[in-house]
Amino acid sequence: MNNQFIFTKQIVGMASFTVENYLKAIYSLSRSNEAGVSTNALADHLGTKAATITDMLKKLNANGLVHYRKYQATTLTDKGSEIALNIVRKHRLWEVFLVEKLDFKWDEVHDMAEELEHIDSNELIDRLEKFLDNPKFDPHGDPIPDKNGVIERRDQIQLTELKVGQKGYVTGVKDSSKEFLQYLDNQNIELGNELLVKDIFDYDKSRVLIIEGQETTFSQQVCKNLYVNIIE
Amino acid sequence: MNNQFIFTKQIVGMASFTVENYLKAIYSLSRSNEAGVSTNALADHLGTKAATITDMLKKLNANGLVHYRKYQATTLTDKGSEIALNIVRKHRLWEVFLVEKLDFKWDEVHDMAEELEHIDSNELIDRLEKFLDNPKFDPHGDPIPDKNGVIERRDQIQLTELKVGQKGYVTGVKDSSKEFLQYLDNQNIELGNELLVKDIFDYDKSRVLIIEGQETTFSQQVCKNLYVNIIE
DNA sequence: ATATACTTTTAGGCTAATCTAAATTTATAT
DNA sequence: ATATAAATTTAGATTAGCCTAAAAGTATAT
Repeated sequence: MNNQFIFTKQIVGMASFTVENYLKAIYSLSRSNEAGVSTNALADHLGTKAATITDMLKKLNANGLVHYRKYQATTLTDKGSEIALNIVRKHRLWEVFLVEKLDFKWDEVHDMAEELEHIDSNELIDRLEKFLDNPKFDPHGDPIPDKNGVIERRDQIQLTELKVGQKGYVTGVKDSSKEFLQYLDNQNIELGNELLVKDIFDYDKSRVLIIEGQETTFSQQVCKNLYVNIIE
Repeated sequence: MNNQFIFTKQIVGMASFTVENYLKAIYSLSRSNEAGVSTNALADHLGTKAATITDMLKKLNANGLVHYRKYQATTLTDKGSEIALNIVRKHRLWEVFLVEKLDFKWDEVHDMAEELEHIDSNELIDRLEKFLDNPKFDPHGDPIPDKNGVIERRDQIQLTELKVGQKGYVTGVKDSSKEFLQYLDNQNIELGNELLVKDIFDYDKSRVLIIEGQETTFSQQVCKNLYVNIIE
C-alpha cells in the first residue's frame, strides 16, 4: 500500500532534499565507524527520532541506496555513496565560494552551505569549481571530492600525536563547530600556521605550543581537534 | 482542527519554499493585472489545480500575506509583497552571478535561479550583490530590487510602440522563455543593440528593422516581447 | 431574463516525512 | 544464565501540500 519504491524527485533522477541529507549523514558517521551506522546515531545526528530513521532506512534500502537489515548497522551502497559524495563536494565548494569570494569567516558558512549543497546542477558545481580555481580543500581543511567522487587522501594526523620537540603545520580541524572555530579565531590560529610542541603535561595531557612564534597552552581536547602535518 | 495559522518555517521567521513560490507567482501575475490575481491564473502559472490554490490562499490570508476573499481576485499584503520582492531580488542577483561569473548563457540560468532564490540568508545576498558590483538589471534586463524592495522604474516600451523611422536600443525581454532567448541568440540580438524601424507591414504587423547595421524582419510577436528605449 | 458555460470552492483522500507509545530484539552486568 | 537496560522496530497518528469529484457561485449570450 505504501509506495516505498519511488521518491518524487528520483523520477527525474535525483534524491529529495531529505534523502540527500540522510545519505550525507550516513556517509559522515561512517567515517568514524567502519562497520556502519546505528539507527540511534543517525537519529541524534539528524535531530529526528529513531522510529523515523527506521522508516527511512527501509525506503533507502528498497531504493538501493543503503544496505540495511533489521537491528544491524547500515552502510551506503555504491549508488548511495556516489550521491553522498556529490553532496559533500557541493557543500565544500560552496564553502570555498563563501569564504574566498564573499569574505565570510570560516565559522559562518556552514548553514548556508547546508542549503546550497542541494542545488541540483552538476554543470553549475563544475563551473563553480573552475571559477574558484579548482580548490582541493575547503576552508576547514576538508578535502573536496572531484566530479567522480574521488577524495585526495591527506596524511594529516591529530596534533595529539606530535611528540615534544616535533614541528608541524595546521592542515585542518576535526571539529568544525562554530564554537571551536571561534575559539581558534580568538587564539589567532589558522590553517597553515607552523607550530612546535614544547611540552606535554602528564596530568591533563595539555600541551605548551609555540605557534608562529607565540607560546600558547592548549587542552588535550583542542589538540585532538586540530589536524597537522609533521615537518621533518 | 486544521492548523492553518502556522507555517513550519515561519516560526523561525521565514516562509516555506512553497509559500515563497506562491507569493512570487502572485507578485508576478499582478504586474499584468492591477486588480489582483485569479485562482485559475495562479493554478496555471504554478502547475497545480485550482482547489490547491484555494486552500493555500486561505492559509496565506490567515497569515497576513495576501488579501483573499472568496471568488475575488487576490492581492499581496505589504508583508507578502516584501517577501515576494526579496525572492525576486535573490533570483535576479543569482542570475547575474551565473551569467557574469560562471559564464552561463541568458537562456540557461532560470531553473538554477529558481532554486537559488530560496537560499535563506539576506547577508549572503547582500554580499553577493556587492561582489557583483551592485548590478541594477539582470541578464534579461529586469530590474533588481534593492534590499528594501525598491525597484528602479525604467521608461522602456515595447518595440511595437516604435514608429517607422524611430530609433531605439534593446533594454530587455518581456518573455524570458528559453525558446525566445534562443531565437534572439540565433538572430544575434542582445541587450544594448541599437535598432531602427525601417518599415511596418500592415498585413501582419511584422517589422523590418536595421539592428546593428543588419537588416532583419521580426514578427509582431517578437516585437511585443522586446523592450526598447527610444533614442531621440 | 434565463440557460449555459466557466470559475471557484468544498469535501474527502493521498503521500512523504515526521511523531509517540508500545512491542520486540540485542546487549550488558551480575 | 538470566534479569535488566538499551536499542530498534512496529503501529497508529499528524501535517503540508497536493489531488479528484461534486457543489456552488459568477459571467455570458441570446
